[in-house]
Amino acid sequence: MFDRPTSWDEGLDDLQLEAATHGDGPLIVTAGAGTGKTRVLTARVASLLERGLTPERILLLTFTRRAAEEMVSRAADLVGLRGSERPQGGTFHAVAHRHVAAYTEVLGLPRGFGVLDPAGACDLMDLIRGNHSLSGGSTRYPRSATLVEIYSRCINNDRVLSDLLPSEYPWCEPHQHAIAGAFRDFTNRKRQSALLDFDDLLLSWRALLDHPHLGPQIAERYSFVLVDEYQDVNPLQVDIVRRLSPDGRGLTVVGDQAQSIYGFRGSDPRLLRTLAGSYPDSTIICLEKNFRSRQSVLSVANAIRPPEEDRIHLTSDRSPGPRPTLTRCYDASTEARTVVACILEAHEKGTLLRDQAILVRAAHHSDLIEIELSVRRIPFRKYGGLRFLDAAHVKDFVAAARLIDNPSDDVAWYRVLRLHRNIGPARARSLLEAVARERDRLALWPEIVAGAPPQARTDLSDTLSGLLGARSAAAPGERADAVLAAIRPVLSAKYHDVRARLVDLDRLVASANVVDDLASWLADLTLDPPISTGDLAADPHLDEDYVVISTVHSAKGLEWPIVHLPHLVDGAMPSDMALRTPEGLEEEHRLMYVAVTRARDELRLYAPLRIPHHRRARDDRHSFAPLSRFLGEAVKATLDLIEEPRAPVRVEGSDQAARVVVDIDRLWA
DNA sequence: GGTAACTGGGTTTTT
DNA sequence: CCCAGTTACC
Repeated sequence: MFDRPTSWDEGLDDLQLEAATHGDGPLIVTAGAGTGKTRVLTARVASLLERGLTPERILLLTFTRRAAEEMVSRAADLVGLRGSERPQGGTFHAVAHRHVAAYTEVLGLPRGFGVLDPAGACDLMDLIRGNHSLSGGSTRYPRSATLVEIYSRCINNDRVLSDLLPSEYPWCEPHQHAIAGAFRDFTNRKRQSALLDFDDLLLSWRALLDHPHLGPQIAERYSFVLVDEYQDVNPLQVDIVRRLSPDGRGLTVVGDQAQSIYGFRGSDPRLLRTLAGSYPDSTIICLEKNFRSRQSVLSVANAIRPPEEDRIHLTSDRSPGPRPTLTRCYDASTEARTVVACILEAHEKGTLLRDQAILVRAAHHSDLIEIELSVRRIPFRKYGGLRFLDAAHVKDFVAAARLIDNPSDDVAWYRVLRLHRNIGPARARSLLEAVARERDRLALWPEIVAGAPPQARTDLSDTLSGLLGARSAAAPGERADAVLAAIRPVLSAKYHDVRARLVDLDRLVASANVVDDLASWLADLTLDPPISTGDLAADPHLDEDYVVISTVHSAKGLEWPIVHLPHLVDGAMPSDMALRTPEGLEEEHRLMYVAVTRARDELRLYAPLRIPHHRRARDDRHSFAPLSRFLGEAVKATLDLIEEPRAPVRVEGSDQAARVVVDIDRLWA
C-alpha cells in the first residue's frame, strides 16, 4: 500500500510518540527548546496520513514558509506520499492570502488585489501624513514607520488607539487625533488602491471565517489543524484558530512560552498558557528531554530560562561537552577580533564554518565582525536585517510590475513616478490626482505625461509606454522582462552602481520564468521575501562553506554546533529600545534564552565593555542595571562549569553586576 | 511652489 | 547607513 523507506515513528520517545498518535481531542504540546517539536509535528502529520486521512484535510500553520514546507514534505516522504497530494501548509499570512484570494467577491474585494508589504505601508503613510498635520512645522512627529507600527498593533492586539497610545507610545499621545485621522485615510487609500497589507490579510481571513455559511464550510474542510510556534501568535491569529476549530477537535498546538519573542507584532506568551482553559478537554504534553544540546549548554539555558508557570527543566543524555565561555572584551572591535579568532581556531580544529553561527540582537551589531571576517577572507552569510526586498532598486522593480495588473495602486505609482528626474513627492501626488483611480491609468499614460514637467516628459513616456507594452506579453517571464526593460533607463540614471543592481534584478526576473502568473508571484515574493540575492541563485554550491550571521529572531528554530553570542552589553542585549515597559525586558530575557539554546555543542558568550553608540536611556525609559539580570544568570551558570579557570579570572558578583574577565591581556594587545 | 543637494542626528526584532 | 530638515536653485 505505502512505499515506506523509513517508519515515521522511528526514534521517537514515549512522550513524542504519544503526541504524534494522539486522537482528535485538542492537544497542546509544550516543548522546551530542542525537544524535537518539529519531529513531533512531522510525525503527527505522517501518522494522520497513514491512518488514511486525505492530505487536503490537514492544515499546518507555521511561522515561516520554510518550516511549513520542510515539515509537510518530510511527512509526505515518511509515508511515501508522492506528487501533488500534500497537506496544506504555510504561514498564517500565506494561507490567509490563499483563502482570501479565492473569495474576493464575498469579501467585497477587487479580484486582482495586490499585497502591500510593510515598507509599502510606510510609503503610503508617508503619502498621507501631510494631510493630517503630522509633518512640517518645527514639532517632531512620529515617523511613518512608527505610525504603521501603531496601526498594526491596534489591529493585531484588538486594542483601541486611545487605549494603546498612552501606555505604549506616550510621546505620540498629543497627536492622537491626527493619528486617528491618518489611520482612517490609510484604510481608505488601501481600499481605493486595491491593496491589502499583512494585517488586512488576517482581518479578511477572519471575516471570511465569520461568514455564516462559508465560514463553517471552510473550517470543516480541515479535520486537523496544527499550529507551530503558538507562543508567537497574536490575538487576531488566536481568533482565526478558534474559528478553524471551534470546539478544539483536531487541533494541535505546539509551543514554548519561554521562546515568545514577537511581542512587537502583538504576540503574548500568556496566549499559550491560557489556551488550555478555553478547551477544557484538552490534553497537555510537556516535552523536556532535549535532543539537541550538550548538558553544559543546557545548564546555562536552564539558569536563564525565564521563570514561567510551566517549570520546564531541560535535560540531555549527551555528555557535558566543553564548558561555555564568557569573554570580556575592551570594546567592540576587540570583540570582533576575538570572535573571528575563535571561529578560526574552531575551524582549524575541524569544525566547518557552516557549523558555526554568530547570533546578534540587532542586525547592525555584527557590523565590525563582518568587516573583520572580510579582512580575513572568511566567507559569511547574513540573515535578518536588511532584506532583499528592501533594496531600493528591487522596490522600484516590484512597484513597476505591480502597475501592470493593478493600475489603481497609488503606492506603486508614487514610487514609479518619483524615479524620474524633476518629479518629486509633490508632483507625483498631483499627477496621480489628474487621472481617476477608477480608470486604467496605465492605458491613459499620455494624460499623465502631459501633466509632468517638460524636462521629465520624454523619460516618463518611455517608461510608461514600456510598461503598457509589458502588459501584452503573455508569459510571466516575458512580462517581468519587459518591465525591467521599461525601467532600466531610469534606474541607470538614478543609481551610480546600476550594474550590481541590475544583476540582482536579472536574477529576480529569471525566477519569474517558472511561475504561472505575475500577480501571484509578486504576492508570494512579498509574503515570503528572499533573504538575500543568493537565495535566488539557481544552485548553491554544496561544498560552499560560510559562517552564518543571524539575528536571534531569524535564528529561531535553527541550531548549530557552535554558537557565538557577541554584544552582550546593556543597551544592545537587552536592547534599550525594548525597555520602555517591564514586559519589554521580559521579552529580552526570553530572547537570550532562544539565543543560548541554538547551540548544540559549544556556546561562546562575548561582552564588550563599551559599544560604539553612546546612547543614553531617555526619560521615558526604565533605567537599566549595568548588566542585566539574565546575563548575570548566564555568567553564574558559566562559572559553575569552569572547573579550572585559566587565570586571570576576576569575578564581581552581585545582583546588579556579575562579570568575568577571561581575556584580560586583550586589553593591552 | 517644487526639486536637488547638502547636513546632521539616530539606528530592534519580522510575517 | 537612512531619514528629516535646510538651503540654494529652477
